[in-house]
Amino acid sequence: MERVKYSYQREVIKDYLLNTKTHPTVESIYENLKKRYPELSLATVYRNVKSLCEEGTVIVLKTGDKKVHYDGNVNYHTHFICNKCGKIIDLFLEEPSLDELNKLNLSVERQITTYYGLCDKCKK
Amino acid sequence: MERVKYSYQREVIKDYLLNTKTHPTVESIYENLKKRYPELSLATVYRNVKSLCEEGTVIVLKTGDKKVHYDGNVNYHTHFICNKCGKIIDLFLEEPSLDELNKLNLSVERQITTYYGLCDKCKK
DNA sequence: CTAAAAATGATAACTATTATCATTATTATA
DNA sequence: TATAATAATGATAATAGTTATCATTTTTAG
Repeated sequence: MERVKYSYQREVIKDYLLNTKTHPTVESIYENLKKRYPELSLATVYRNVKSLCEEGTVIVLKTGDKKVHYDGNVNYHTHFICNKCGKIIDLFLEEPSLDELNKLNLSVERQITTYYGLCDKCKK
Repeated sequence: MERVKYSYQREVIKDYLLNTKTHPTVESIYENLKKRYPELSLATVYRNVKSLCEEGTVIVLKTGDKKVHYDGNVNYHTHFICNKCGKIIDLFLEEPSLDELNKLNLSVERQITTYYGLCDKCKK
């Protein structure tokens, strides 16, 4: 038990996430893939994005809206999120200064940086 | 219409958020304040944390768990979130390097930086 | 080929949040 | 100060995103 078995659905979902530059939600992954694979279940998408996250294949993006977005690009980069329309824009600048962002016609109101990992106690 | 009226409840909620160093959720705000103000409604907490965010008095933190956390400290700082226990730790280092974080006994697995603001189109 | 175990699809259950609405509190002004 | 307009509240129903359940199917080790 506990070992991972191959699943065609997981491969399709992984492939979709790794080859899109939008930052899809579970729903949009489901809607898109359902066209090609009508037998796909929403629960399967939920299950697999979760396991893809855990294995580090994709990244979770919690944005302004209530839906969780996924990013198949795990190379370090930052995001700009529009507070009004919710659009997510990849930023590949090493250290995007507010000046640089404004040159891209993005007016930044706030920056949020969070580090994830294991705390003192949980490391033991 | 459209103008903001004083509300005792909003003041209490604001006061609570500005004077706690934990990063409370709506539920924990509600549970705590209900001890002192039993007539407080959960809906009122939801309504007011939302308006406090919009006016820039508090900050939203979307963490690993599904509950949204709020931070009454709007001075720029970053957070460390434990992937295992979910603990949120304030980081006040100007530019916390991985080395510095490790010295705090926090092993960082990932950094997520997001900029919020208005995009090109929505600025118009 | 077979048996054990993991994954799926369908859908019920759960949980966080938002909407609704009658009532109460605030505030401008008569 | 009294009154009228309207914003905020409390209670709770409704909604939406996600997770759990379970019978069935698929994968894989032997």
